[in-house]
Amino acid sequence: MDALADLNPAQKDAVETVEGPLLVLAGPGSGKTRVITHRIAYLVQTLGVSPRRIMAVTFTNKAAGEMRSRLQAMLGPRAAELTVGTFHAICARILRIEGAAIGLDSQFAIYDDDDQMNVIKQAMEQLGIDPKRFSPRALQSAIDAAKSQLVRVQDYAGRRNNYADEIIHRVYQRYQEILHRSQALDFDDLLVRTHYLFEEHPDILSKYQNRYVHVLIDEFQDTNIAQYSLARQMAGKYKNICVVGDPDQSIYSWRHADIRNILSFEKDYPNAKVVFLEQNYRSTQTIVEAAHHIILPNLQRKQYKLWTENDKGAPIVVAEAYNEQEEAQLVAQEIEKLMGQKEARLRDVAIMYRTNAQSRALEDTFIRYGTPYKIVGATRFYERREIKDAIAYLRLIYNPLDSVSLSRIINVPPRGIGQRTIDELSSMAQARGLPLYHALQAVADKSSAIPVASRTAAGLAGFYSMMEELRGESQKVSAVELLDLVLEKTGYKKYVQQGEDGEDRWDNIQELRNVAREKENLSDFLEGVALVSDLDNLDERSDTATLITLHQAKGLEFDVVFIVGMEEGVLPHVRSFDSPEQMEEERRLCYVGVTRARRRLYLVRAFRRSLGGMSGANPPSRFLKDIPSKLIAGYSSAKETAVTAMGVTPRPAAPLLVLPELKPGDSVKHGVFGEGVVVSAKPVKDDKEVVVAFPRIGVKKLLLSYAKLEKVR
DNA sequence: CGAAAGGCTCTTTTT
DNA sequence: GAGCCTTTCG
Repeated sequence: MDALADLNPAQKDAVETVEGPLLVLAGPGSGKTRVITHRIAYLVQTLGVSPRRIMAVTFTNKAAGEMRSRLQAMLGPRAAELTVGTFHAICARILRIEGAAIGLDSQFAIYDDDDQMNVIKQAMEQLGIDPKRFSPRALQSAIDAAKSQLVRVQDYAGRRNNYADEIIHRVYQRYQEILHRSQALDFDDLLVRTHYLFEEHPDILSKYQNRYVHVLIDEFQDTNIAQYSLARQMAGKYKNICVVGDPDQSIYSWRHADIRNILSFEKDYPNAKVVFLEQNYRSTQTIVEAAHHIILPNLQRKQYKLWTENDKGAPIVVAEAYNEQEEAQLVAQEIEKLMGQKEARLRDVAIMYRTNAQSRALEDTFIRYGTPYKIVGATRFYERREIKDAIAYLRLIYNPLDSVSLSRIINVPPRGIGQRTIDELSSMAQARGLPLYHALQAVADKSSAIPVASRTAAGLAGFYSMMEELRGESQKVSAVELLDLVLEKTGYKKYVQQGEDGEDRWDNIQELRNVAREKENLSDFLEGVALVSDLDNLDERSDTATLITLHQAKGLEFDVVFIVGMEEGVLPHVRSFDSPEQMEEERRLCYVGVTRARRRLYLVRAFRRSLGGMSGANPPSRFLKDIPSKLIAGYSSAKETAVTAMGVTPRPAAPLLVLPELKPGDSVKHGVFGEGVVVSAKPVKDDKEVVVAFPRIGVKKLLLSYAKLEKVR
């Protein structure tokens, strides 16, 4: 194949500029992925660069997988020699190999957010810091912020300005001690430790610098300072570093991504070439233009304008629903209509929202409408209790020093080892500077006693010998076999199956088994599950609609996109109201969502919405006002027309609500349950509670102001 | 020790 | 509204 075929001049420029630093500013749908893959193909095929000498860093594992398979198609089996992955995955690999130089066990555990929070709470408890005065979350964020800027505990000492800093420093210090004793690294440690490994061991660094002649970084606008530093280290010798990004799509500042990296790049590499990709091939002209007007008010941006030669396409539909249930119905009905008209396949439809909590109403409604859907995130698979428990057993077997995993499962299923016993054990461990597991061992060996009942001591000994036995087995069997063994021997299988939602939870474990089956050994399996996200498992082949957060939607595209919750307080989120910077990020988030759409875009809002326990009315999102009305269908004249245009029965606003007079025996029609007969109706406050019998569905108690009831003569 | 019930807080986005 | 923590009871 010809790596330069079918590229526009700007894309071609980005592909051919292989020497020296290059910054590619790529708008949405401008063929960014094409540029990256073709650039690699050009290096390998045309210039004869060995794939071993190319590193490409992506934002997610999913993006890495896709890049790899695209390159496989272009280069064949040689693509396997490329280094493609996220910063985290690449660093983990390096640390497994080189960690010894910095006193790191090659079997280190990787702690996720949840584990991290456990350690922070533990550290706070040990230090006698009241979690009500200092929120563990805030401390976690402060520690993450420090790490993402490569600030270690010892570096933090000099930064203390006030009491809060003092607390952060103390927790940070204890936190690292606990991690160290557990031979565990958190996500940010993967980056920080690799950076300092390179800094302190130039011989190791030059090994990698010599190898990687070409370094590519995708989604550069969402990298943090630690990641950028790593990229610079890797590319330190040849300086053939190509970063690709779009400042307008920077939406991860809360994870300490630093948009200033783009400015730093131009400063650090004054001879860097800059290429703009501004032609959009993805969306209709209407969508591109709307996106442009949404992002325009941002002051902190590089001036470049997206344009397209595509058709004008359908107008954008802005619609208002009464509440989130109706919003969901509106979406479901419109999807039905589109399917009926063969406008799109279900897999080409996505519904996007600001917060995961919003998916609930959509899910409920889709189930009732029988609309097949898949949901990304929400209750994430790897955050489910049973999954975390099962993995904790395996992690403990792999690395017995992993105290977070040990504490997690020492009494799951219950084996008479209560909180008091665990506290006793961990204070003994703490006092002697021992890992928790060694304290357990000491008690089990009777070489040391802790003040607990003999029955409890026996429980500890039993648990210890069971774990030792499993550890012995782990050398001989595969990952799946070990998982099965664990589930059986520890009694976890029985425990799950007999517990609440036993069947569902057991199914989840079977799902985990499938993952384990594909892995060679325990180490591979654990590495895999530590760094995966739900998005990585998004199956695009099944013909179902996709429910997804705006953040996760970055990098994806769909024919039809619904963005729901277009309200002040939701998008933009309330938490951004007092910060202009955060408000700009909300705007970018909206921009990302809008530019995911190829052909049709729906912006939907609800007049009322319950957030948490409270229900309230929100004004329309300010972003809606920024879209020129000529791009919108039936909005400017009257709000209700848009709803009607979509074939959904409009509903008057709440204060004007006219409740139908209903009495027992009346026939009514419900938007979801269909036709039914009123059994009883009684007034409640300003409302009416109606009991309706629906054939096949059953008897439902409904509040007249909420239920969508129509009187059928 | 463990299960169940009640009270509290917060509630954005995720490698 | 839900998850997390604490309290209470068996």
